[in-house]
Amino acid sequence: MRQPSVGSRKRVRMRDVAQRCGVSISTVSLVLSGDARIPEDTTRKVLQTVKAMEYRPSVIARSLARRISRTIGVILPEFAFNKNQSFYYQALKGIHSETQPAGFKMVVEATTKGFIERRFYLRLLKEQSADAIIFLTPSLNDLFLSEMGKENYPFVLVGGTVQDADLPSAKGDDFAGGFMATEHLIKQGHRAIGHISGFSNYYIGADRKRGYEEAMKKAGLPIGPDWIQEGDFDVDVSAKAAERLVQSGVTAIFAGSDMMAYGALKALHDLQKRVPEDISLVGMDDLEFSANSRPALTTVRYDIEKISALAANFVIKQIQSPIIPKSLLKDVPAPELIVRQTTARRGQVAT
Amino acid sequence: MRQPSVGSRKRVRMRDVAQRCGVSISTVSLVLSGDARIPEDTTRKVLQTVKAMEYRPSVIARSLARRISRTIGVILPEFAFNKNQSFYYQALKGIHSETQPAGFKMVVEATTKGFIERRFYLRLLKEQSADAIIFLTPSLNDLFLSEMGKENYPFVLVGGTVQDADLPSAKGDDFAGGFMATEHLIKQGHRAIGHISGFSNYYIGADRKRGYEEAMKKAGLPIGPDWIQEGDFDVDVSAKAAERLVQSGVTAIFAGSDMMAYGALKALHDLQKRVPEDISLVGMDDLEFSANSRPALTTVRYDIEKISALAANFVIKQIQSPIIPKSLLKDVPAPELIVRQTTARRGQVAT
DNA sequence: CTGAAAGCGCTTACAG
DNA sequence: CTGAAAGCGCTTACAG
Repeated sequence: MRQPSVGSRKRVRMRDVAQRCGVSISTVSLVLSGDARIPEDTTRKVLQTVKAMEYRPSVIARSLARRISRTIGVILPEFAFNKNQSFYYQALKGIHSETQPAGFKMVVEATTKGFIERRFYLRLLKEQSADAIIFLTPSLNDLFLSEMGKENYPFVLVGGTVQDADLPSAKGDDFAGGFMATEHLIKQGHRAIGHISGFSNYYIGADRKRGYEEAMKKAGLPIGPDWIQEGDFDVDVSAKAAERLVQSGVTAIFAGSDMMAYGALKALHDLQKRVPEDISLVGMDDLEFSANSRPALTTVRYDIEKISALAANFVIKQIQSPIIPKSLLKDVPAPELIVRQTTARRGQVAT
Repeated sequence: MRQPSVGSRKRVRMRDVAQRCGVSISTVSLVLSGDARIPEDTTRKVLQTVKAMEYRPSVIARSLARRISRTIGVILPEFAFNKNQSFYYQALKGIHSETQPAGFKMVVEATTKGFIERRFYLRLLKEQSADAIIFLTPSLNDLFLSEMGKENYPFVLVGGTVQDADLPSAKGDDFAGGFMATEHLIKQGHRAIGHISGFSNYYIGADRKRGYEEAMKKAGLPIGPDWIQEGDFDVDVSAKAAERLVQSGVTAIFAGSDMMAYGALKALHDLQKRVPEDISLVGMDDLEFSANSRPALTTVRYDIEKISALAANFVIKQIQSPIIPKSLLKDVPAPELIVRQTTARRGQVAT
């Protein structure tokens, strides 16, 4: 008999426990999947042996036979490891809160140029290493995603969608959020309000900006030529954007994300502008840190964590039954204004 | 012939392309794994058919046959989704930067009580859904990890290790870092220096504290009875800790992590203490945000991203050849003091 | 209630 | 250079 060398792994297989138990391999399999047909004493006997032999079923073999991997693929946009880190980590947290209890593994990938062109996201599905895919904040240009609508794989978009495509998507109301944030500033008496915008080819960037524009329009306020500055969801780019906004004479700024607001805060500080005394600032997302920074950031809560959890839940249900209605995705938290320390009535605070 | 219903998935198998090509399935398999024995024209023909039929090999079937899954499991400590988020996201970034190019999937799990007791981390390995495991910042009490030393699975600990066990582990020099941070404060003329400590059952918490104590001792400085306060790696807990430190008359604080330093910054601000004029503060980790916050945080760079990447690289090599020397893990970045805006010479700045 | 057998879709010696 | 065959470790109708 071959002795396994010290420390080498010899795998106990289902066949081994069947033999030891004196039952067939099918019986063991049925017991393990909790089939009601097997009487209790057989069940107990098998279970005992499983324990005694420390048998671990191979999920790989099971996946092959069952044709499911019990894994969910999460695709981050390519900048997710560099920009808006908290936002995406929060999203992972939300997804994990659903996948873990449901017994799904979560594999996380980030898009890269090659990744997209070569349809790597699709490979996860087609090569069967994932049962479903969650696509975080796709770009409006990610037209290839429309293909997904035709293939009937379980998938969902989070925090965005693709132009002219009716794909399952869980997202907050960015337009309303942007509107709310701007309106708050207007109510505080500000008239010259600037905006630091995120990528306009991302729903989250474009619609928050639309919200800003609409609020200004509704209040009969003109938007100065330099009042909208690209922030690229980036702290440093946003800092520069804020500098330009200050030069253009704005008294308040709506940054399209908390991260960009942090950038503005930094620039404002370095320019010796006091917040909110000299300039009011509101962000959007309500990242965890925004309540803890000083001054604490006035912002609009987006709750990417809950939204992501919702999406994960949807996709898990979809795996179990393919005809889950998209309406499940409608139950998304509404944006909510959180007033903290970076906004004040215009001119109310002494200079 | 059965027509697939609209939108249903009919899988193209290797057998199908073999048939279409008029070769055997083994030939296709060999071509796909780049075997040199197959002549070029056969190779070309097969590859063309693969493309034409949009054949996608099943990674599941391949995993079963090859007995590897090309997946790496990443285990986060249970609080990782709530505390020190940037730290762990940074770690994921580092790991992903190695796994993605090497063609490994990254599955991320978080420990929970049940997870540990039921050896879920081991299941990833034993059930073959992961080829290796990366354990992020284990607790010194995670004694079960010592078992891992006996089983010869590829694995590595990051940012910590287990008591009395010689396990492969990649970590920065926390002791030196804590020492450095404290020494910097001492050189600035501070004598009453407090410490906000992380969990003492985590290497990162315990050793940074030791570094602080040693620096004080070396300088002949006594440590007041209330000068060490638990911060639990938590922003709010650290804020309270900072309050107590202020009461105890300290003029400088070394926080055992940037996150805890942010908590202190918040409390100091709310107590109307100016940083660094009234109190100097240094953190440790150098999270991305620390350069961008205002005042920008003086800290010690730990570079969890690079350390994690190193660990991932180690484990990937280990999968390929089991006898990779642990010494590879020694090439870890040394801690580095980054002086920014939260520290100043004691009494130098006017009150 | 339980077993024998086919099948999931690959890989890999082994012949030839 | 290439094919037939066994094997990876399960699941699941189908008989009995």
